[in-house]
Amino acid sequence: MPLTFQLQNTDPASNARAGIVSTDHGLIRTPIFMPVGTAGTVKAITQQDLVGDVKAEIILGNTYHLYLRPGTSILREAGGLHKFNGWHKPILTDSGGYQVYSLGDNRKIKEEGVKFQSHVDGSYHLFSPESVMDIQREIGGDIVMAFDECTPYPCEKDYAEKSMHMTHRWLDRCINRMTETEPLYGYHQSLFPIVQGSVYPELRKQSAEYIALKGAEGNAIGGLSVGEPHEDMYAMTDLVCSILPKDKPRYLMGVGTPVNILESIALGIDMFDCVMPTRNARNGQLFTWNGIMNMRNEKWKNDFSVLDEQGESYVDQFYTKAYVRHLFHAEEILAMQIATLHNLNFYLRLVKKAREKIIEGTFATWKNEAVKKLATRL
RNA sequence: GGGGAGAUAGCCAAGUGGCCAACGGCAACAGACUGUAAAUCUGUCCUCUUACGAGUUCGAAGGUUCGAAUCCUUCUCUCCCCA
Repeated sequence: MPLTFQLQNTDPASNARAGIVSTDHGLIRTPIFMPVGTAGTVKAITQQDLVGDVKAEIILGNTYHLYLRPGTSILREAGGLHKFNGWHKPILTDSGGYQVYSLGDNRKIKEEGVKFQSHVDGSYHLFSPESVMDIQREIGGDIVMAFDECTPYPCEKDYAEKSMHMTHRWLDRCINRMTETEPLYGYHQSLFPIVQGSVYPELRKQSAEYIALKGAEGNAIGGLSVGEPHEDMYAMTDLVCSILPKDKPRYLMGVGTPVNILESIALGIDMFDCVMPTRNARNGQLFTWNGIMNMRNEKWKNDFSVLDEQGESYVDQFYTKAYVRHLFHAEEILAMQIATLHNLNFYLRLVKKAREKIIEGTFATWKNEAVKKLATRL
């Protein structure tokens, strides 16, 4: 069944919306945060905790990484990523467009596609819009992303414009390939196109209009949160949201901090993903309603209060700050497991609360209060 | 009792006349992290100072020298081998 989006309510004082995305692997209540599971795993936690404690509704996988390891033949043999990793709710796969950006030294971009040098064994691989769609068929994500170039920041306007047009041409090739091919595992796969255009309003407008015309089941905004000032990120998001169709989910790729997420929800974003809660957790940083804690800091050394008084994860009430600090200093694996569980649980509670407030119609005022504390350094 | 080696900043450790406030590593302290080449990376780390810079260091005391962690003398301590 094609993906559907049911809009439930729009906040009266902002552009925030609450809705329900429906896929063949179940419902996603928006706004939603999607934990990143690049290599087929959300690092440091089990699928059981992802379902039971975090209550994630959809996770990501990555085309480039999964293609290199374990490789598509294994994924096909397994019957797709859901069966391979035991995650039976929706999966979204990123196309490798971000690796075009992040693996800057190991790739060459041409009209045909991108030649990557594998970070695993040094071998060369050409990723084209067509091959990336084929790989995503083999991975079997419910939502598959168009192959794009995520431009860096700063980025010359001239380059951003050329890149944007190439991303648009690549999008058409992605759409054609998806049209020509069938899902391999018996359920529908939705292609989301990606708006580019760096921090240039004219380009963003042009790109959003181009993407909007495609009538995709959902639309994404890429090329942000790559180092540009927050006001640019919000301005571009706001502009693009005003152009993208209202009756389709909008996905802001790679964002972000708790504050970024609430502010972007206010602009009309429905879906988010970011490595921040998982990566920063492994590096000792915990996000809470009262602010941010670096668990390695000396101040927690003999603080035997629970990890997060307001936290809803089982780790929040079970472990103490002093103990978690000890685990980080001792480089114990449990430290990363606890921190990841905490952060993902917090991110999911954050968007859940936002959703409740949107449905109540009180999102904007609540958000303005919440944002004051979220970035505090504890 | 005899012979040998050594004492360097919180720890380990390099340095053996000027380029030394002293390589490295660890620990400690702080920071970064936004579609994951990340259980990673960066900074600080004798004292005072935001910094410039100043002051005091290389077991202790004395000496040689324009100049000493580095050379000499004595002392203290540690380790190893033989009896």
